Amino acid sequence: MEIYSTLTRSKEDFVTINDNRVNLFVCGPTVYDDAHIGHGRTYISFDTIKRYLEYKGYAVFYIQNVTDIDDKIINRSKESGIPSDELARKFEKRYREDMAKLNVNGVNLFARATDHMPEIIDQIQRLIDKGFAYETEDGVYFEIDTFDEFGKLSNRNVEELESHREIAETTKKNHQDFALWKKREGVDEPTWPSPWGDGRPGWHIEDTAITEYYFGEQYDVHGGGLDLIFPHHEAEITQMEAVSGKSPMVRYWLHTGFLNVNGEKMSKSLHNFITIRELLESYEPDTFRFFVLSTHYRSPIDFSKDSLHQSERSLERIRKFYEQLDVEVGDETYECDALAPHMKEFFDSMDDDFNTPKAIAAIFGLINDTKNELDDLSGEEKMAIKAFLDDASHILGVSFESEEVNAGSDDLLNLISEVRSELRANKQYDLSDKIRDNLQSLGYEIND
RNA sequence: GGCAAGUUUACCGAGUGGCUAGGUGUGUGGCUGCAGACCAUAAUACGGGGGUUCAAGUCCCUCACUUGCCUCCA
Repeated sequence: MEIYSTLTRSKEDFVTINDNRVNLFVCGPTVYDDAHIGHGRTYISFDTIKRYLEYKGYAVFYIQNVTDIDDKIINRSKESGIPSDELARKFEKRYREDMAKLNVNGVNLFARATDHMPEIIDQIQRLIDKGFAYETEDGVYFEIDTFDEFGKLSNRNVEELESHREIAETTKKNHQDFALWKKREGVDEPTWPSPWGDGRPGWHIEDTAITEYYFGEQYDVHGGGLDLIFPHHEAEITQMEAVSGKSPMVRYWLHTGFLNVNGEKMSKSLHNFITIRELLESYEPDTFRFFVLSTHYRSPIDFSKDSLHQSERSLERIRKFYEQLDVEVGDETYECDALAPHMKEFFDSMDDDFNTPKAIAAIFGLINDTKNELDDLSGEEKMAIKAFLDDASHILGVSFESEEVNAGSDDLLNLISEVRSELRANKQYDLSDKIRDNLQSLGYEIND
């Protein structure tokens, strides 16, 4: 299996640190508002990656941090009058509800920043002790001049960055030095005691404190959105490798591409901000999930109603095919010659940096190859196909079961259907068509 | 200005030098009273210009354009 890592900008063989164990960390949300469909894209991608690793036999431990203390939360708290901890809990809860609806359920541990203050403070103290960080009157900062490799993930160097220096902030030695600890500024903000006085942690330190605590100094995979490469992930590498003296902190850096809306970046000022909740008012979660997986996780993806509709139709085709496999699958393994090449393509594609669009194409290849010969296949062959589709469905996290609208189960619908049949027999098509149209607008489909 | 990712047929979207990606949409035919669904079938490609090669969407150079990051951001 090969995985593309941002650090080396190339695909590399996937080799874990400890046998079949994979320690996976993904940057979670800052919980100050509802999650949007861009978050959805990212977390669906990593959920699918985790599902696939588990399918391959790895024991994956997936941690996501929850940033529940941050400027944005404090500001929102002041605006709304809701205490910041209450606000953070509320949106964390809503975030997890949204994820559950999208069938994103692979996270083993949600680690809140505020639950890891001792680890955060301890890591900062060690950075100071080792001479990588210094205290000023308003906080504790990492001194990037002490760490030569700052910039290796994002391909930047300090000199270039300095050309963008704005008005110097007085307490920092260097403009690029980033905060590890921010000292209290006012009375109405949440603080924690520390050796440097009351205050709160900087944004980057929570992640390395959490991963060091649960995974140790080095681990396998770190993921997040493309926009986190700089400065966030760069700072993480800097902190962790400085404190541990070991490199690399992470073997594989995975970054998801952005989700744009109608070709534009999603932003509040453009009024094209779509939350997961809003989306799910109009679309099935599986449709969105299938839409996301129809593009490679690293590529940008353009969200539009038209694209979502295409995904809806594509998924329908798979479901119709699946419905025709009128067999029950047991625990045995089954053989089917017609399936083999498509199954191979599916798994080869997934092995190639989780190429879900290609894997999905393999499913369609299977459908096109076998849809007309299903009656000629043996029960065992059909079971093989069904077992494969069940696996694929589970890996992708998208159900291939049709939404059951069973006319036969409902007496009233049966009656209407019978009346319509009589009308058709009598060639009263205007009336029968009216019934059909009305039933369709109610969400019922008629197959004559 | 620096860094990064892109530019594939109507649209979405894979493509690891030579063999049909796939989907959606559209056309045509079949089935239908009609429509849908379904079945069959067809068409439309690799941003421009150079180069390497027996052979390039795929490698190299160059130009153009798009997007993102460089400040919080999934």
